[in-house]
Amino acid sequence: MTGGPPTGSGPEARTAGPSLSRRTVGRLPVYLRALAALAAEGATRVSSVVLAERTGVGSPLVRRDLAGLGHLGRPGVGYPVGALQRAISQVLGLAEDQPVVLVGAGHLGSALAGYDGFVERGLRICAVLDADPRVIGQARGPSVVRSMDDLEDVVSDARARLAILAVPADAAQSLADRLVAAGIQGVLNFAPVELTVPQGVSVRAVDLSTELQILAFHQAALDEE
Amino acid sequence: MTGGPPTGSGPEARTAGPSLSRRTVGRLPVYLRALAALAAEGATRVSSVVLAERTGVGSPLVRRDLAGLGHLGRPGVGYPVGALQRAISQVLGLAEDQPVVLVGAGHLGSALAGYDGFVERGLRICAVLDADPRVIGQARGPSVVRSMDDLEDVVSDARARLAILAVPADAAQSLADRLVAAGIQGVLNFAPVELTVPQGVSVRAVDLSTELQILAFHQAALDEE
DNA sequence: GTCTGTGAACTGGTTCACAGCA
DNA sequence: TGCTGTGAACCAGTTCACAGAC
Repeated sequence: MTGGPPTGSGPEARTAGPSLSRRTVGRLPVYLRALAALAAEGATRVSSVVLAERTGVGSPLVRRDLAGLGHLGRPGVGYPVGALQRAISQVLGLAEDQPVVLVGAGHLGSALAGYDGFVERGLRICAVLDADPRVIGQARGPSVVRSMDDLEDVVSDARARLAILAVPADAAQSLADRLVAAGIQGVLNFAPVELTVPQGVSVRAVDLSTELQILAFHQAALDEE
Repeated sequence: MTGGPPTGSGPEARTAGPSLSRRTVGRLPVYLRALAALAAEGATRVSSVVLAERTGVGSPLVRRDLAGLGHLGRPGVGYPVGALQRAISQVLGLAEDQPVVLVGAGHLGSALAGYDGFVERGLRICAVLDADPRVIGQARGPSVVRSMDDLEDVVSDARARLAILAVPADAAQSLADRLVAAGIQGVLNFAPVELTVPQGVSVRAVDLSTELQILAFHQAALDEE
Protein backbone atom coordinates (compact mmCIF):
# COMPACT_ATOMS: atom_id res chain seq x y z
CA MET A 1 0.00 0.00 0.00
CA THR A 2 1.60 3.02 -0.60
CA GLY A 3 -0.90 5.79 -0.78
CA GLY A 4 1.34 8.79 -0.72
CA PRO A 5 0.15 11.88 1.05
CA PRO A 6 -3.63 11.77 1.03
CA THR A 7 -3.52 15.38 -0.07
CA GLY A 8 -6.42 17.18 1.41
CA SER A 9 -6.92 18.84 4.73
CA GLY A 10 -7.10 16.54 7.73
CA PRO A 11 -10.34 14.77 8.50
CA GLU A 12 -10.86 16.93 11.58
CA ALA A 13 -11.44 20.05 9.50
CA ARG A 14 -15.00 19.02 8.79
CA THR A 15 -18.29 20.28 10.18
CA ALA A 16 -19.38 18.52 13.35
CA GLY A 17 -16.21 16.51 12.82
CA PRO A 18 -17.18 12.86 13.10
CA SER A 19 -13.46 12.43 13.65
CA LEU A 20 -12.95 9.29 11.65
CA SER A 21 -9.22 8.80 11.46
CA ARG A 22 -7.43 7.84 8.28
CA ARG A 23 -6.86 4.36 9.63
CA THR A 24 -10.48 3.92 10.67
CA VAL A 25 -11.66 4.89 7.19
CA GLY A 26 -9.31 2.29 5.77
CA ARG A 27 -11.02 -0.39 7.84
CA LEU A 28 -14.59 0.57 7.09
CA PRO A 29 -14.62 -1.18 3.69
CA VAL A 30 -13.27 -4.27 5.41
CA TYR A 31 -16.15 -4.24 7.83
CA LEU A 32 -18.52 -3.65 4.95
CA ARG A 33 -17.26 -6.76 3.21
CA ALA A 34 -17.68 -8.88 6.32
CA LEU A 35 -21.15 -7.46 6.90
CA ALA A 36 -22.20 -8.36 3.37
CA ALA A 37 -21.12 -11.95 4.03
CA LEU A 38 -22.98 -12.01 7.35
CA ALA A 39 -26.11 -10.58 5.74
CA ALA A 40 -25.91 -13.25 3.05
CA GLU A 41 -25.84 -15.85 5.79
CA GLY A 42 -28.99 -14.38 7.20
CA ALA A 43 -27.47 -12.77 10.29
CA THR A 44 -29.38 -9.78 11.55
CA ARG A 45 -27.17 -8.81 14.47
CA VAL A 46 -23.44 -9.04 15.02
CA SER A 47 -21.16 -8.46 18.00
CA SER A 48 -17.80 -6.71 17.91
CA VAL A 49 -16.14 -10.03 18.72
CA VAL A 50 -17.63 -11.81 15.70
CA LEU A 51 -16.80 -8.91 13.42
CA ALA A 52 -13.28 -9.00 14.79
CA GLU A 53 -12.93 -12.70 13.96
CA ARG A 54 -14.17 -12.14 10.43
CA THR A 55 -11.85 -9.25 9.70
CA GLY A 56 -8.78 -9.93 11.80
CA VAL A 57 -9.04 -6.54 13.45
CA GLY A 58 -9.26 -6.93 17.24
CA SER A 59 -12.52 -6.39 19.03
CA PRO A 60 -11.66 -3.27 21.03
CA LEU A 61 -10.67 -1.55 17.83
CA VAL A 62 -13.83 -2.68 16.08
CA ARG A 63 -15.86 -1.12 18.87
CA ARG A 64 -13.94 2.12 18.76
CA ASP A 65 -14.26 2.37 14.98
CA LEU A 66 -17.98 1.68 14.99
CA ALA A 67 -18.62 3.99 17.92
CA GLY A 68 -17.42 6.79 15.66
CA LEU A 69 -20.38 6.20 13.34
CA GLY A 70 -22.98 7.02 15.98
CA HIS A 71 -24.68 4.96 18.62
CA LEU A 72 -25.61 1.95 16.55
CA GLY A 73 -24.71 -0.79 18.97
CA ARG A 74 -26.94 -2.00 21.79
CA PRO A 75 -25.12 -3.22 24.89
CA GLY A 76 -25.87 -6.87 25.52
CA VAL A 77 -27.19 -7.27 21.97
CA GLY A 78 -24.66 -6.13 19.38
CA TYR A 79 -24.94 -4.16 16.17
CA PRO A 80 -27.78 -4.45 13.64
CA VAL A 81 -26.21 -5.71 10.41
CA GLY A 82 -28.39 -3.79 7.97
CA ALA A 83 -28.16 -0.47 9.76
CA LEU A 84 -24.43 -0.82 10.06
CA GLN A 85 -24.07 -1.48 6.34
CA ARG A 86 -26.13 1.58 5.56
CA ALA A 87 -24.23 3.76 8.01
CA ILE A 88 -20.85 2.77 6.59
CA SER A 89 -21.99 3.19 2.98
CA GLN A 90 -23.33 6.59 3.92
CA VAL A 91 -20.08 7.73 5.50
CA LEU A 92 -18.08 6.49 2.52
CA GLY A 93 -20.30 8.44 0.17
CA LEU A 94 -21.69 5.31 -1.45
CA ALA A 95 -25.30 5.84 -0.43
CA GLU A 96 -26.14 6.18 -4.09
CA ASP A 97 -24.05 4.83 -6.94
CA GLN A 98 -20.79 6.59 -7.60
CA PRO A 99 -19.65 6.78 -11.23
CA VAL A 100 -16.02 5.86 -11.87
CA VAL A 101 -14.05 6.50 -15.07
CA LEU A 102 -11.60 3.77 -15.96
CA VAL A 103 -8.61 4.96 -17.95
CA GLY A 104 -6.68 2.21 -19.69
CA ALA A 105 -8.13 -0.92 -21.30
CA GLY A 106 -5.07 -3.14 -21.21
CA HIS A 107 -4.97 -6.38 -19.26
CA LEU A 108 -5.37 -4.67 -15.92
CA GLY A 109 -8.03 -2.26 -17.13
CA SER A 110 -9.97 -5.16 -18.62
CA ALA A 111 -9.78 -7.03 -15.36
CA LEU A 112 -11.13 -4.03 -13.51
CA ALA A 113 -13.88 -3.40 -16.05
CA GLY A 114 -15.17 -6.91 -15.55
CA TYR A 115 -14.90 -6.94 -11.77
CA ASP A 116 -18.30 -7.54 -10.15
CA GLY A 117 -17.16 -6.41 -6.73
CA PHE A 118 -17.46 -2.73 -7.56
CA VAL A 119 -21.09 -2.42 -8.44
CA GLU A 120 -22.12 -4.43 -5.41
CA ARG A 121 -20.67 -1.71 -3.27
CA GLY A 122 -21.95 1.37 -4.95
CA LEU A 123 -19.16 1.90 -7.47
CA ARG A 124 -20.11 1.82 -11.13
CA ILE A 125 -17.62 1.95 -13.98
CA CYS A 126 -19.33 4.49 -16.23
CA ALA A 127 -16.76 4.53 -19.03
CA VAL A 128 -13.61 2.82 -20.23
CA LEU A 129 -11.04 4.81 -22.20
CA ASP A 130 -7.96 3.84 -24.17
CA ALA A 131 -5.53 5.49 -26.54
CA ASP A 132 -5.02 2.49 -28.81
CA PRO A 133 -7.33 2.78 -31.84
CA ARG A 134 -7.37 -1.01 -32.17
CA VAL A 135 -9.24 -1.54 -28.91
CA ILE A 136 -11.64 1.39 -29.23
CA GLY A 137 -15.10 0.03 -29.80
CA GLN A 138 -14.37 -3.30 -28.16
CA ALA A 139 -16.37 -4.46 -25.16
CA ARG A 140 -14.85 -4.46 -21.69
CA GLY A 141 -17.25 -5.90 -19.18
CA PRO A 142 -20.52 -4.01 -19.66
CA SER A 143 -18.77 -1.03 -21.27
CA VAL A 144 -17.43 -0.24 -24.72
CA VAL A 145 -13.97 1.26 -24.96
CA ARG A 146 -13.96 4.91 -26.03
CA SER A 147 -11.20 7.11 -27.33
CA MET A 148 -8.93 8.91 -24.92
CA ASP A 149 -9.96 12.10 -26.70
CA ASP A 150 -13.35 11.75 -25.05
CA LEU A 151 -11.86 11.92 -21.56
CA GLU A 152 -13.08 15.40 -20.72
CA ASP A 153 -16.55 14.77 -22.14
CA VAL A 154 -16.94 11.48 -20.34
CA VAL A 155 -15.98 12.94 -16.99
CA SER A 156 -18.28 15.90 -17.23
CA ASP A 157 -21.22 14.02 -18.75
CA ALA A 158 -21.18 11.43 -15.98
CA ARG A 159 -20.27 14.03 -13.36
CA ALA A 160 -17.66 11.52 -12.23
CA ARG A 161 -15.40 12.36 -9.32
CA LEU A 162 -13.43 9.14 -9.15
CA ALA A 163 -11.11 7.65 -11.73
CA ILE A 164 -8.91 4.59 -12.04
CA LEU A 165 -5.60 4.95 -13.86
CA ALA A 166 -4.46 1.66 -15.34
CA VAL A 167 -2.02 2.90 -17.96
CA PRO A 168 1.75 2.66 -18.52
CA ALA A 169 3.91 4.69 -16.16
CA ASP A 170 4.96 7.25 -18.72
CA ALA A 171 1.40 8.19 -19.59
CA ALA A 172 0.10 8.39 -16.03
CA GLN A 173 1.00 11.93 -14.97
CA SER A 174 -0.34 13.70 -18.05
CA LEU A 175 -3.58 11.72 -17.91
CA ALA A 176 -3.89 12.49 -14.21
CA ASP A 177 -3.55 16.18 -15.05
CA ARG A 178 -6.32 15.93 -17.62
CA LEU A 179 -8.58 14.02 -15.23
CA VAL A 180 -8.12 16.59 -12.50
CA ALA A 181 -8.70 19.47 -14.91
CA ALA A 182 -11.93 17.76 -15.97
CA GLY A 183 -13.17 17.59 -12.39
CA ILE A 184 -11.92 14.32 -10.93
CA GLN A 185 -11.25 14.51 -7.19
CA GLY A 186 -9.92 11.05 -6.45
CA VAL A 187 -7.56 8.84 -8.44
CA LEU A 188 -6.73 5.20 -7.88
CA ASN A 189 -3.34 4.84 -9.52
CA PHE A 190 -1.94 1.52 -10.68
CA ALA A 191 1.01 2.98 -12.56
CA PRO A 192 4.30 2.67 -10.71
CA VAL A 193 4.96 6.41 -10.47
CA GLU A 194 4.33 8.99 -7.78
CA LEU A 195 1.62 11.31 -9.09
CA THR A 196 1.64 15.03 -8.41
CA VAL A 197 -1.83 16.50 -7.98
CA PRO A 198 -3.21 19.78 -6.63
CA GLN A 199 -4.50 20.27 -3.09
CA GLY A 200 -7.94 18.81 -2.65
CA VAL A 201 -7.41 15.86 -4.97
CA SER A 202 -6.62 12.55 -3.35
CA VAL A 203 -4.55 9.77 -4.80
CA ARG A 204 -4.26 6.19 -3.70
CA ALA A 205 -1.53 4.12 -5.24
CA VAL A 206 -1.55 0.37 -5.71
CA ASP A 207 1.83 -0.82 -6.86
CA LEU A 208 1.78 -4.56 -7.40
CA SER A 209 5.51 -4.81 -7.38
CA THR A 210 5.72 -2.96 -4.07
CA GLU A 211 3.30 -5.35 -2.45
CA LEU A 212 5.29 -8.38 -3.52
CA GLN A 213 8.51 -6.83 -2.32
CA ILE A 214 7.05 -6.30 1.12
CA LEU A 215 6.07 -9.95 1.18
CA ALA A 216 9.55 -10.91 0.10
CA PHE A 217 10.90 -9.17 3.16
CA HIS A 218 8.85 -11.27 5.54
CA GLN A 219 10.03 -14.37 3.81
CA ALA A 220 13.66 -13.24 3.89
CA ALA A 221 13.30 -12.38 7.57
CA LEU A 222 12.12 -15.90 8.30
CA ASP A 223 15.25 -17.34 6.76
CA GLU A 224 17.62 -15.28 8.78
CA GLU A 225 16.74 -16.98 12.05
CA MET B 1 -4.44 -2.36 4.97
CA THR B 2 -5.34 -5.76 5.92
CA GLY B 3 -2.44 -8.17 5.73
CA GLY B 4 -3.33 -9.96 8.92
CA PRO B 5 -0.79 -10.43 11.65
CA PRO B 6 2.65 -10.53 10.02
CA THR B 7 2.96 -13.76 11.83
CA GLY B 8 6.42 -14.30 13.03
CA SER B 9 8.17 -12.87 16.05
CA GLY B 10 8.79 -9.14 15.94
CA PRO B 11 11.44 -7.79 13.61
CA GLU B 12 13.77 -7.16 16.53
CA ALA B 13 14.04 -10.86 17.32
CA ARG B 14 16.54 -11.31 14.52
CA THR B 15 20.27 -11.68 14.70
CA ALA B 16 22.01 -8.34 15.04
CA GLY B 17 18.46 -6.98 14.81
CA PRO B 18 18.47 -4.30 12.12
CA SER B 19 15.13 -3.31 13.69
CA LEU B 20 13.30 -2.30 10.56
CA SER B 21 9.75 -1.50 11.51
CA ARG B 22 6.75 -2.70 9.54
CA ARG B 23 6.16 0.79 8.23
CA THR B 24 9.77 1.24 7.21
CA VAL B 25 9.71 -2.01 5.24
CA GLY B 26 6.61 -0.79 3.48
CA ARG B 27 8.48 2.28 2.30
CA LEU B 28 11.64 0.54 1.13
CA PRO B 29 10.12 -0.56 -2.19
CA VAL B 30 9.02 3.03 -2.74
CA TYR B 31 12.57 4.24 -2.29
CA LEU B 32 13.76 1.48 -4.57
CA ARG B 33 11.45 2.68 -7.30
CA ALA B 34 12.65 6.26 -6.98
CA LEU B 35 16.27 5.11 -6.95
CA ALA B 36 15.78 3.17 -10.18
CA ALA B 37 14.46 6.34 -11.80
CA LEU B 38 17.39 8.37 -10.48
CA ALA B 39 19.88 5.78 -11.68
CA ALA B 40 18.26 5.84 -15.12
CA GLU B 41 18.80 9.60 -15.16
CA GLY B 42 22.44 9.03 -14.45
CA ALA B 43 22.46 10.24 -10.85
CA THR B 44 25.15 8.68 -8.73
CA ARG B 45 24.38 10.35 -5.42
CA VAL B 46 21.13 11.46 -3.82
CA SER B 47 20.25 13.43 -0.71
CA SER B 48 17.43 12.66 1.69
CA VAL B 49 15.67 15.82 0.55
CA VAL B 50 15.63 14.79 -3.11
CA LEU B 51 14.49 11.29 -2.24
CA ALA B 52 11.77 12.85 -0.12
CA GLU B 53 10.54 14.95 -3.05
CA ARG B 54 10.45 11.92 -5.33
CA THR B 55 8.53 9.74 -2.94
CA GLY B 56 6.39 12.13 -0.93
CA VAL B 57 7.79 10.81 2.33
CA GLY B 58 9.34 13.66 4.34
CA SER B 59 13.08 14.00 4.60
CA PRO B 60 13.56 13.27 8.31
CA LEU B 61 11.72 10.02 7.87
CA VAL B 62 13.76 9.14 4.80
CA ARG B 63 16.94 9.63 6.84
CA ARG B 64 15.65 7.56 9.71
CA ASP B 65 14.57 4.75 7.41
CA LEU B 66 17.86 4.66 5.54
CA ALA B 67 19.91 4.93 8.70
CA GLY B 68 18.44 1.58 9.67
CA LEU B 69 20.17 -0.04 6.70
CA GLY B 70 23.68 0.77 7.93
CA HIS B 71 25.88 3.80 7.56
CA LEU B 72 25.46 4.34 3.83
CA GLY B 73 25.09 8.10 3.83
CA ARG B 74 27.99 10.54 3.91
CA PRO B 75 27.30 13.83 5.67
CA GLY B 76 27.63 16.73 3.27
CA VAL B 77 27.42 14.38 0.30
CA GLY B 78 24.34 12.19 0.44
CA TYR B 79 23.71 8.54 -0.33
CA PRO B 80 25.33 6.58 -3.18
CA VAL B 81 22.49 5.50 -5.47
CA GLY B 82 23.89 2.12 -6.48
CA ALA B 83 24.90 1.02 -3.01
CA LEU B 84 21.53 2.07 -1.66
CA GLN B 85 19.71 0.03 -4.30
CA ARG B 86 21.80 -3.01 -3.47
CA ALA B 87 21.33 -2.58 0.28
CA ILE B 88 17.54 -2.33 -0.02
CA SER B 89 17.31 -5.28 -2.42
CA GLN B 90 19.43 -7.28 0.00
CA VAL B 91 17.23 -6.50 2.98
CA LEU B 92 14.10 -7.35 1.00
CA GLY B 93 15.55 -10.70 0.04
CA LEU B 94 15.72 -9.78 -3.63
CA ALA B 95 19.49 -10.01 -3.99
CA GLU B 96 18.94 -12.88 -6.36
CA ASP B 97 15.76 -13.58 -8.28
CA GLN B 98 12.82 -14.77 -6.27
CA PRO B 99 10.44 -17.21 -7.99
CA VAL B 100 6.75 -16.44 -7.67
CA VAL B 101 3.87 -18.77 -8.52
CA LEU B 102 0.86 -17.05 -10.03
CA VAL B 103 -2.43 -18.80 -9.36
CA GLY B 104 -5.27 -17.76 -11.63
CA ALA B 105 -5.02 -16.83 -15.32
CA GLY B 106 -8.16 -14.73 -15.63
CA HIS B 107 -8.03 -11.07 -16.59
CA LEU B 108 -6.16 -10.06 -13.48
CA GLY B 109 -3.79 -13.01 -13.57
CA SER B 110 -3.02 -12.27 -17.21
CA ALA B 111 -2.26 -8.66 -16.36
CA LEU B 112 0.11 -9.76 -13.64
CA ALA B 113 1.80 -12.37 -15.84
CA GLY B 114 2.64 -9.73 -18.39
CA TYR B 115 3.76 -7.06 -15.95
CA ASP B 116 7.36 -6.06 -16.57
CA GLY B 117 7.79 -4.35 -13.23
CA PHE B 118 8.32 -7.60 -11.38
CA VAL B 119 11.37 -8.99 -13.06
CA GLU B 120 13.13 -5.63 -12.92
CA ARG B 121 13.02 -5.86 -9.15
CA GLY B 122 14.05 -9.43 -8.59
CA LEU B 123 10.66 -11.09 -8.77
CA ARG B 124 10.14 -13.68 -11.50
CA ILE B 125 6.81 -15.33 -12.27
CA CYS B 126 7.95 -18.94 -12.59
CA ALA B 127 4.59 -20.48 -13.37
CA VAL B 128 0.98 -19.61 -14.11
CA LEU B 129 -1.79 -21.98 -13.05
CA ASP B 130 -5.49 -22.18 -13.80
CA ALA B 131 -8.34 -24.60 -13.24
CA ASP B 132 -10.11 -23.92 -16.53
CA PRO B 133 -9.07 -26.58 -19.10
CA ARG B 134 -9.74 -24.11 -21.92
CA VAL B 135 -6.93 -21.78 -20.92
CA ILE B 136 -4.38 -24.46 -20.01
CA GLY B 137 -1.63 -24.41 -22.59
CA GLN B 138 -2.21 -20.80 -23.56
CA ALA B 139 0.54 -18.22 -23.20
CA ARG B 140 0.43 -15.62 -20.46
CA GLY B 141 3.34 -13.25 -20.77
CA PRO B 142 6.43 -15.42 -21.00
CA SER B 143 4.72 -18.38 -19.30
CA VAL B 144 2.34 -21.09 -20.43
CA VAL B 145 -0.68 -21.80 -18.28
CA ARG B 146 -0.52 -25.13 -16.48
CA SER B 147 -3.19 -27.17 -14.75
CA MET B 148 -4.07 -26.44 -11.17
CA ASP B 149 -3.31 -30.09 -10.50
CA ASP B 150 0.36 -29.24 -10.96
CA LEU B 151 0.31 -26.74 -8.10
CA GLU B 152 2.28 -28.83 -5.63
CA ASP B 153 4.84 -29.89 -8.26
CA VAL B 154 5.36 -26.37 -9.51
CA VAL B 155 5.93 -24.96 -6.04
CA SER B 156 8.40 -27.60 -5.02
CA ASP B 157 10.25 -27.75 -8.36
CA ALA B 158 10.84 -23.99 -8.36
CA ARG B 159 11.38 -23.92 -4.61
CA ALA B 160 9.00 -20.97 -4.64
CA ARG B 161 8.13 -19.23 -1.41
CA LEU B 162 5.89 -16.51 -2.75
CA ALA B 163 2.57 -16.85 -4.54
CA ILE B 164 -0.03 -14.53 -6.00
CA LEU B 165 -3.67 -15.52 -5.67
CA ALA B 166 -5.78 -14.03 -8.44
CA VAL B 167 -8.81 -16.32 -8.34
CA PRO B 168 -12.49 -15.96 -7.45
CA ALA B 169 -13.28 -15.45 -3.78
CA ASP B 170 -14.80 -18.87 -3.27
CA ALA B 171 -11.69 -20.69 -4.47
CA ALA B 172 -9.16 -18.58 -2.59
CA GLN B 173 -9.05 -20.24 0.82
CA SER B 174 -8.67 -23.81 -0.39
CA LEU B 175 -5.96 -22.81 -2.85
CA ALA B 176 -4.18 -20.88 -0.13
CA ASP B 177 -4.25 -24.03 1.99
CA ARG B 178 -2.69 -26.04 -0.82
CA LEU B 179 -0.04 -23.40 -1.46
CA VAL B 180 0.95 -23.30 2.18
CA ALA B 181 1.04 -27.08 2.41
CA ALA B 182 3.36 -27.10 -0.60
CA GLY B 183 5.78 -24.72 1.08
CA ILE B 184 4.66 -21.19 0.21
CA GLN B 185 5.45 -18.66 2.94
CA GLY B 186 3.97 -15.47 1.55
CA VAL B 187 0.73 -14.90 -0.34
CA LEU B 188 -0.39 -11.80 -2.17
CA ASN B 189 -4.16 -12.13 -2.19
CA PHE B 190 -6.40 -10.33 -4.67
CA ALA B 191 -9.54 -12.23 -3.76
CA PRO B 192 -11.93 -10.23 -1.59
CA VAL B 193 -11.86 -12.62 1.36
CA GLU B 194 -9.91 -12.73 4.59
CA LEU B 195 -7.53 -15.70 4.33
CA THR B 196 -6.72 -17.89 7.30
CA VAL B 197 -3.15 -19.17 7.29
CA PRO B 198 -0.89 -20.83 9.85
CA GLN B 199 1.70 -19.02 11.96
CA GLY B 200 4.78 -18.19 9.96
CA VAL B 201 2.97 -17.54 6.70
CA SER B 202 2.33 -13.93 5.77
CA VAL B 203 -0.53 -12.61 3.71
CA ARG B 204 -0.94 -9.26 2.07
CA ALA B 205 -4.34 -8.40 0.70
CA VAL B 206 -5.09 -6.06 -2.18
CA ASP B 207 -8.79 -5.49 -2.48
CA LEU B 208 -9.52 -3.22 -5.41
CA SER B 209 -12.98 -2.44 -4.20
CA THR B 210 -11.66 -1.46 -0.78
CA GLU B 211 -9.20 0.98 -2.28
CA LEU B 212 -11.90 2.72 -4.29
CA GLN B 213 -14.16 2.94 -1.29
CA ILE B 214 -11.45 4.69 0.69
CA LEU B 215 -11.10 7.18 -2.13
CA ALA B 216 -14.83 7.67 -2.18
CA PHE B 217 -14.66 8.75 1.43
CA HIS B 218 -12.21 11.53 0.73
CA GLN B 219 -14.41 12.75 -2.05
CA ALA B 220 -17.52 12.59 0.11
CA ALA B 221 -15.69 14.42 2.88
CA LEU B 222 -14.87 17.25 0.51
CA ASP B 223 -18.55 17.73 -0.28
CA GLU B 224 -19.57 18.04 3.28
CA GLU B 225 -17.80 21.31 3.80
C1' DG C 1 -24.68 -12.53 32.52
C1' DT C 2 -23.61 -10.11 27.85
C1' DC C 3 -21.99 -6.57 25.16
C1' DT C 4 -21.23 -1.55 23.98
C1' DG C 5 -18.82 2.90 24.47
C1' DT C 6 -15.05 5.40 26.48
C1' DG C 7 -11.50 7.45 29.84
C1' DA C 8 -6.81 6.28 30.78
C1' DA C 9 -2.44 4.01 29.85
C1' DC C 10 0.51 2.56 26.44
C1' DT C 11 2.93 1.63 22.03
C1' DG C 12 5.02 2.70 17.90
C1' DG C 13 5.97 5.86 14.64
C1' DT C 14 7.03 10.71 13.09
C1' DT C 15 8.96 15.17 13.52
C1' DC C 16 12.17 18.33 15.59
C1' DA C 17 16.48 20.05 16.41
C1' DC C 18 21.09 19.64 16.63
C1' DA C 19 25.79 17.38 17.12
C1' DG C 20 29.25 15.97 14.14
C1' DC C 21 31.49 14.68 9.76
C1' DA C 22 32.82 16.08 4.86
C1' DT D 1 28.62 25.36 4.19
C1' DG D 2 25.77 20.92 3.32
C1' DC D 3 24.07 16.88 4.81
C1' DT D 4 23.67 12.63 7.73
C1' DG D 5 22.36 10.20 11.95
C1' DT D 6 20.06 10.39 16.34
C1' DG D 7 18.38 11.75 21.15
C1' DA D 8 14.29 13.99 22.72
C1' DA D 9 9.65 15.73 22.16
C1' DC D 10 5.52 14.82 20.06
C1' DC D 11 1.49 12.64 18.20
C1' DA D 12 -1.80 9.16 16.39
C1' DG D 13 -3.47 5.05 17.01
C1' DT D 14 -4.32 0.91 19.82
C1' DT D 15 -5.22 -1.70 23.85
C1' DC D 16 -6.86 -2.02 28.50
C1' DA D 17 -10.28 -2.00 31.78
C1' DC D 18 -14.50 -0.84 33.40
C1' DA D 19 -19.00 1.80 33.92
C1' DG D 20 -23.36 1.31 32.39
C1' DA D 21 -27.20 -0.35 29.13
C1' DC D 22 -29.84 -4.53 27.99
